[in-house]
Amino acid sequence: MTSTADAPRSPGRPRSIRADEAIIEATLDLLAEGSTIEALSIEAIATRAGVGKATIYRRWAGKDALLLDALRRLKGVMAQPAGHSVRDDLVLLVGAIGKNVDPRAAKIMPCLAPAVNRSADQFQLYQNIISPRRQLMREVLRRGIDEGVLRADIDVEVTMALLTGPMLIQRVLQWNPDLDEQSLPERVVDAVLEGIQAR
Amino acid sequence: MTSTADAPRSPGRPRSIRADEAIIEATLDLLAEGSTIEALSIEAIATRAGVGKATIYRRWAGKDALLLDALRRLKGVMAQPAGHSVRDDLVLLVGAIGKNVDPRAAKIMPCLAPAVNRSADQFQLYQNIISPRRQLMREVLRRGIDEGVLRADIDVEVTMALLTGPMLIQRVLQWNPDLDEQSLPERVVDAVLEGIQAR
DNA sequence: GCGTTACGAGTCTGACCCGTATCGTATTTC
DNA sequence: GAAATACGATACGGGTCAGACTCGTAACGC
Repeated sequence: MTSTADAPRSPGRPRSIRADEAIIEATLDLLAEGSTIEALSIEAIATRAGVGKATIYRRWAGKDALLLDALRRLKGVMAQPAGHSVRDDLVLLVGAIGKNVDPRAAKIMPCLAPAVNRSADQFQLYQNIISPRRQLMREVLRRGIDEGVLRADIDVEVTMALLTGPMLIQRVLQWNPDLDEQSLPERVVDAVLEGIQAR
Repeated sequence: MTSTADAPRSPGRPRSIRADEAIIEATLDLLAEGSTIEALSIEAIATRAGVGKATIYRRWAGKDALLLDALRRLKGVMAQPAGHSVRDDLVLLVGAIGKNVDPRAAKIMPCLAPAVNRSADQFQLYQNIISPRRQLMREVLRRGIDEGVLRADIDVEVTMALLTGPMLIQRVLQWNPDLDEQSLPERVVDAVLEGIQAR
């Protein structure tokens, strides 16, 4: 994206902020409507945004750069654990997985799975989005250990995968159609807490 | 795919089996090399297979039909749990998730994530592949309950998601680069068995 | 008002692809 | 050997798209 901050000098007409927004919005809309990443064309975006193709090329080098910016815009706010009960905080965090303020996110997320393995940029973007959320969960788990609610010998990283995995495969991959997504966060957290072994 | 069995009548030259194989192989190769499903073109497949386009169109109605057949060919054999220890069987099954006899499968799997949410056919194909594997795990869990190794009040479906999810997000989405994939099956199974709660 | 830059809209060239058709040739049955 | 069907190769019309370009117009600083 072009720099916006350090440009006190502007001899001619400034770039339209509305065009910026319209282009990004059009991109996300088209993706959410079912277009695949690579079926997405600059021409379609321009038409949808009510913008000339040149206006897009003036701002981004190509489709990849535009997509990177558009997806960055999508990530939204993170859930904030209350900090009272470890169990409740975990339920909150697990429930927030794959959920987003922007409803388009749910449709777009699965499209990223192939991109993540193909482009280092996309992989980095993906990690940038999820790693602070992982950190949040990590802190809750550490707090649980400190408070003595969780065992001290657990592997925190594996536990995060344990909590995150079921939710993610259900939301993104529709892994098991018979599984009720609504109550899943609670049930996952409780199962992980208690274990399934007889004792 | 055209029928091959009930064709005792064949007035002319029979279809080449080598062409069949070459086309399927070329399709899987191209996918494994990083082509996305929709970037895949019949022309590219034909060239790669050393085959005329007409030869492909003579066998399949279009790209979708060909892909369906190609992916069917990919799924490979299921792991067979030994039936001695519930824990060991679970480790085996969890370790088999996303692992395939065909090394190309690992590269191709992530490409299916978007397709699953877009086409009912692809979703069905995907479910057809994984639901027998889910069944296998379900049986091991039920056996564990019967044998008294596992608690009787666990939710079997949630437990399957618990075991499968971490492995799947790691193998398919590279969820956490710091997580060691090699030892993950064991660690996931043990964590799920024991739970993380202090007691 | 003048130079500068952005704007939406459109054009143009060169790719690439689909799906069909047509080559000359090869392989089968009768 | 004749009819039938397959083969690889290639050509075709029709389509989409990338990017660079051109319009006439609009918004800014001086």
